[in-house]
Amino acid sequence: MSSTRDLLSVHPLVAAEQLLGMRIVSSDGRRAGTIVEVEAYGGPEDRASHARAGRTARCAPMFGPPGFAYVYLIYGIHHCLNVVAHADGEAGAVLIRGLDPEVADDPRCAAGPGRLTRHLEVDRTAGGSDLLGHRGLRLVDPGEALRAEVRSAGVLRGPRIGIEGAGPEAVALPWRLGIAGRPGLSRPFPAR
DNA sequence: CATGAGATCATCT
DNA sequence: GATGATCTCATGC
Repeated sequence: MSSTRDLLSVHPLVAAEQLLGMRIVSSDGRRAGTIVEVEAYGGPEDRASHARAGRTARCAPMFGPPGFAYVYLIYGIHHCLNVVAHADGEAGAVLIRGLDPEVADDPRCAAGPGRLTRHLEVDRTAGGSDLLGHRGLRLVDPGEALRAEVRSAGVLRGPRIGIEGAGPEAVALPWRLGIAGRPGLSRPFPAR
C-alpha cells in the first residue's frame, strides 16, 4: 500500500510525472484544479535549482521530507508553489506551473505558476506546510487509474522556463512536463 | 503575432 | 547591491 508521500519520495523528475493528474485544493476549499503542467528541480547538482548553493534559509524545505510545500516570491510580485520531492535529506521539488480549474469561468485562470498561486490564494504562509494533511492547502491523489487517464492524452516534455542563466546543460534537460491539449498549460511546448 | 519593458522585494553575495 | 523557476500591457510588424 503505497502512500502519496511514497509516490513523491523519488527523484523529482519521477515525482513530477506522478503529480500530473493530481488535484490541488485551496485552503478554504473553494478552489481546486487538476495539475496539467509541472517542472522538476533537483539538488546542488542542478544549476537551475534554488538548492544549487546548498541549503539556505529560503530553500530549506527542499531538503526536507516530500509532500510539503515550498513557496517563494519571484520578481517581487508572484508567488510560486512547489511540492517537495525526493527522499528526506535529498534536495528536490516540483514547481506546479498549470492547473485545469474545476470551478472557474476562465479555463486559463490558473495557467502559469504566478496565475495559479493567485487563483488558489497561495502565499508564503503556506510555505513549509504539509500538503498531504486534511487542513490548509492540500494535494489530493485521485488514484493511479485516473492519473493514467489524464496522462493518456500524451505527456509533453521540454526545457524548463526561465532558466537560461543556469547554463546550457540545465537548459538541455527536458524537465518541464505537460499534458497535451489542456487549457491550463502556461505556454506551448517546443515542437519536435 | 513577436518583442520588450516595467512592476517590486526577499534573498544571497 | 544585484538578481530572479513571471505576468501584463504596449508597441510594431
